[in-house]
Amino acid sequence: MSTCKNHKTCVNETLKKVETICKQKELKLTKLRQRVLKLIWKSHSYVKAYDLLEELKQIDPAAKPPTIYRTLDFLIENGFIHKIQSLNAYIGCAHPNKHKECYFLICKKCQNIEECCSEKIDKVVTSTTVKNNFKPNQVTFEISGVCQECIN
Amino acid sequence: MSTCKNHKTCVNETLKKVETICKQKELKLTKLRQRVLKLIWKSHSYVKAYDLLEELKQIDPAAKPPTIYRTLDFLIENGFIHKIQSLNAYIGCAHPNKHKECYFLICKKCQNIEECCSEKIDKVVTSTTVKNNFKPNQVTFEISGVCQECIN
DNA sequence: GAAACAAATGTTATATTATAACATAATTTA
DNA sequence: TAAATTATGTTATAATATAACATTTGTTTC
Repeated sequence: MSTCKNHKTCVNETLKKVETICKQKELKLTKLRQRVLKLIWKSHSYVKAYDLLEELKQIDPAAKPPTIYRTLDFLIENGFIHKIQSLNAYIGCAHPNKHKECYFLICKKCQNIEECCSEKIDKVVTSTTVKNNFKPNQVTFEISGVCQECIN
Repeated sequence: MSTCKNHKTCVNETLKKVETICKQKELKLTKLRQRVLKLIWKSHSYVKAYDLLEELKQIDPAAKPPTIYRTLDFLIENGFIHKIQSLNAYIGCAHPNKHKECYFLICKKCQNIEECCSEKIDKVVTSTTVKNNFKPNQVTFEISGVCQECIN
């Protein structure tokens, strides 16, 4: 299930946002990076790196694993996509502007992933890390199960 | 850094607990499974599957990847160990009795992992899944960073 | 106890995910 | 323009994990 009304618009808006951010931060959104980002945004569900590679090969037959992984690295580092650790998969970031702790609701049936942010989670992370004197750097928070639409 | 005072005692107690649970639940804690569990408990930091395999080979030279992965599956399914998704690694469960949502504080410097449980996290998970009409099945919550001891 | 079945382990092969290392091209900076 | 940096190309291989089928061990039933 897509979580948007018009996916074309949805993708375009996201790509524009990313472009803007790249200009602001002087990041190079090269042709390759744009292509890969578009491929990732094809759906609201996740993509596997090698599936992405196959798709990229349609446009760029010389593409090889490092092509994909390097591009994924760039996109992750700059908050344009996320890696879903429990699936070894990648997904576009729903709000590439404001970045806080996010978590993911992963439906095992329809493969859709809902990216959520909540202050509560921020607070839990903060309070537990403070309590443990722990300096957090990266938070992985993934809940897999069955979504509303697939529940019956 | 170990999180116990006397690691030998710590391991033995854990293994006893696991034994007890297996008896209660009529699970077969075979020689192989015991061995692997012991190897995992060698330290409070995490182990990689293939490192574990190498160690197991010292005792059981015929061991092969499926040997390890099947045993890991058994141990995970029954809550005796956890998989750390963001590291593709495995770690003994600190409290193989009571099972709620846990999270992990992973120190990138000393490799130690602190397993924590908190009602707050339970509540956050519950409230967000309820809000989203999502039926959760498995929660991955991992915070990587720098621990108290390594902070300076 | 033997036959039938189930569970665990053994074994071979291979799939999947990811990176190292070095070469070349494109872009930026001095 | 030369030098340096960044991005991409390319080859090879490392690291992680599973499928599929054979054998052994344990359990249940007769």
